[in-house]
Amino acid sequence: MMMAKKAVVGMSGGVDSSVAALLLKKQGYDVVGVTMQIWQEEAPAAAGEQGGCCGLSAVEDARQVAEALDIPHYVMNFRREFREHVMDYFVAEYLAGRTPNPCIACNRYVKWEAMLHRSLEIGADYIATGHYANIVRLENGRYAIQNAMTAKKDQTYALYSLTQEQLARTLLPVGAYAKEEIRQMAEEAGLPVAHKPDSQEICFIPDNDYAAFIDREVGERVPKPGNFVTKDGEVLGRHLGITHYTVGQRKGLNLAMGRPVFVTKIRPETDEVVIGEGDEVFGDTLYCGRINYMGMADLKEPREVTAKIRYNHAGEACVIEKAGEDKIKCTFKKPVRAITPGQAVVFYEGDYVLGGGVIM
RNA sequence: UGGGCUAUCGCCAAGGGGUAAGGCACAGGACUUUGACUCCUGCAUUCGCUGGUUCAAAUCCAGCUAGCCCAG
Repeated sequence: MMMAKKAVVGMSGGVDSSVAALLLKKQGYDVVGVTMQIWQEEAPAAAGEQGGCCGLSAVEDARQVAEALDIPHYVMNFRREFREHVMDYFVAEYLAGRTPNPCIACNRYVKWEAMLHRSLEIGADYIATGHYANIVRLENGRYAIQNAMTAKKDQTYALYSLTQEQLARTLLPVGAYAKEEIRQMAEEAGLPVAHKPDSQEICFIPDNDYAAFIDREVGERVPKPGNFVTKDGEVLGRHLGITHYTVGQRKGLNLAMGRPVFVTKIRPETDEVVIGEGDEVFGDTLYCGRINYMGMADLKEPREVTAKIRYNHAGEACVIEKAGEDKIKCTFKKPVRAITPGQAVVFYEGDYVLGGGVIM
């Protein structure tokens, strides 16, 4: 008789990861629930009704679900990893004039790297999460994240940076279902979190004022106010400091130009924020670095793919080609809006991820 | 301080006797496991001030105040 495979499920206390645990148990895995302790203060405050992938109520909700499913539940402390790879990275990127995606960093370094290592230490064969995506084995032998076709929520973009080793040990049980079905399963199983709202915003910045968060983090080193300028150098006004802005932004500029204007570029060296017209925020070329190859092992020849330049981007046809050791040039068929340094660009072929990188 | 012009929402700006357009900005909401974008809603009982004419004035008249241009 075979020993059941052991799967550690990252339980956030939300519906998705709760049902993930439920499904794995039904499939015969030896399921262990784990909730990551990441940014919260010691006392799980009462303000947790927000829900979320890492909300304040995470531990308690997850514990209740684990109890309902009759599976063991542990808390793993990843504060150090989260601090370093998510919060510090987030702040450093903004200070450098870029716009980070903390969820991607969290997935890569905390949810997978840290949680997988520690799960393996306690004898797990797999880790699992509640992401809406599938993992496929391609003909070339490589693992790739595949869009969950039946799901309204596709989360492949946020998972592009997972390595082959991580993918080989990952299970994404909810990827085979639609969100509505997941909620229904939670309901039928009597899970207390069946109607918990979806998470949103940045989990470690509950008030959503990320600029104020950066101010608190860096204190004196906070970027000073500077000038809004046109691409020709004309000064249009003063801004609050480069950390308050991102490429493509319109609101909050306090610039009454008579027509909508947008941020087209951020210059950390001079603390300038460049302002342009609506059409100036479109571009057809980008370079990216920090490449992760997923569905493709490398990029020898130029290749026609679909690229997404942000979460919720429909994707645009483009040609990618190597432009250096860790550098890919991406040329779009049609201009895309707001190519933003610091954001991830993810390459797709069909419905699976070939790889991706960080926009330079 | 001689002559001319202009004063309408935070910015720009319609309206020229019949009871305050619009754009931008701003605020709130929707959307969203990142930042953005987008969408929806709201936003001058009042037209530099004071009087006058009129059933009725931001709109006509007078004076005042402020700013701009030309002359000196």
